Amino acid sequence: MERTSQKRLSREAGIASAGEGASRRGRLDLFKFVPFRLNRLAAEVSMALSSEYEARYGLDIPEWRVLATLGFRKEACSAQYIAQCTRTHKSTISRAVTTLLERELIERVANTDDRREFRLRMTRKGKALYDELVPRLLRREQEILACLSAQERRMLGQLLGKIEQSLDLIQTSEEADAKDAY
Amino acid sequence: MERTSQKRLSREAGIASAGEGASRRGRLDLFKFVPFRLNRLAAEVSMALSSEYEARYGLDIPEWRVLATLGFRKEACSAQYIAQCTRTHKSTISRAVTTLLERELIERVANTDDRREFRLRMTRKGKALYDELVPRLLRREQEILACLSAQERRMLGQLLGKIEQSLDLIQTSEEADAKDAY
DNA sequence: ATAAGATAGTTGCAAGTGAAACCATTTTGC
DNA sequence: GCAAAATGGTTTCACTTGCAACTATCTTAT
Repeated sequence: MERTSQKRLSREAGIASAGEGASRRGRLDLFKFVPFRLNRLAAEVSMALSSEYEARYGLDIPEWRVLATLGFRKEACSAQYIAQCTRTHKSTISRAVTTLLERELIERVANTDDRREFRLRMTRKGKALYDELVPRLLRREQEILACLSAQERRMLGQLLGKIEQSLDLIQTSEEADAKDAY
Repeated sequence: MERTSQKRLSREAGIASAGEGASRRGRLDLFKFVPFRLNRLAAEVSMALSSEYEARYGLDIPEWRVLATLGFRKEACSAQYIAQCTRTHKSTISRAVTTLLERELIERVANTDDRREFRLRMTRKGKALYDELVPRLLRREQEILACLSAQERRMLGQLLGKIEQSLDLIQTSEEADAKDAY
């Protein structure tokens, strides 16, 4: 680890005293630029979590997302559904599903109504892994957010929610219903 | 576009009423799980921005990061510095630098003090591109954050800052100095 | 009833990325 | 002063991923 330039680095980095915007006289301060900060933060947080599901359980992110979706919903659901819901490309989900099937963590049930589609659900083995993994991940999340007060955590959630909503990342049931109705 | 499952999807998604945590009776709600939300949000925001630097200027993210770093700092700096500062792998930076050199958007100056290292700086052409690009990106950022009040934007920045700091993503000058001193 | 279009899911291909090996140079330790 | 370790930067390799093409099935329109 070399310190010299690391030191220089942080000279203007400091703690991004956000709110005042990322620009000053036509220059752009990456450290105050929200898209960059989100990217970096997401990458770092992912890294911090991957030691749980990756190193310990041999799952990668797409595989974890499949399990997370199946674990949260009670009924079996389709690959397509998982892809939309996690906003992950369907080919990525397809590969994750293949791996999980091979490891017998999930299983497929043919859908007689529509033979293109398969319903997926966790096997007993998969559920066991899920039950073991979830508390660990939640603990990690709490560790990461430990620097925030309960109030601040709530605030963060709300702010993220607003941005998600404005980016249409999450559809409220009303919106979905509306679109469905017409 | 299939609506049926999309509709189901949002039933429990709703707007993550954060703060109450992502868990309920041993299940984990991805939509309330901060690591997942950050990932998804970062991906989406990146996508929204890429139309600017990618489609319009043929830059990818690493290349943009190099320019952003060079543009913000007044003096020429090394590839290593850029890598640390943007937390991007050095091989990725190396490739981005190669491309930018070919496009003559940046140039290298040999460092006589240490002949392993090269100082990088923008060419006139690079600076011109930068000056054109930055306002566009800032505008996009504002569009994305338009759903937040000034107060909320400030808050978001502070919250991100706290998490960054706790993850050691940003070193304050004091920390850097301290580590340097010993 | 049938052809045209949509949809679920899989797979081949190309591009991007991180890890590790590598080269050249500089620093460290004895 | 010299061998060993460290550092800046490049390159190779393996892997992941997104896109697009493809198959099979279902829906729609005429």
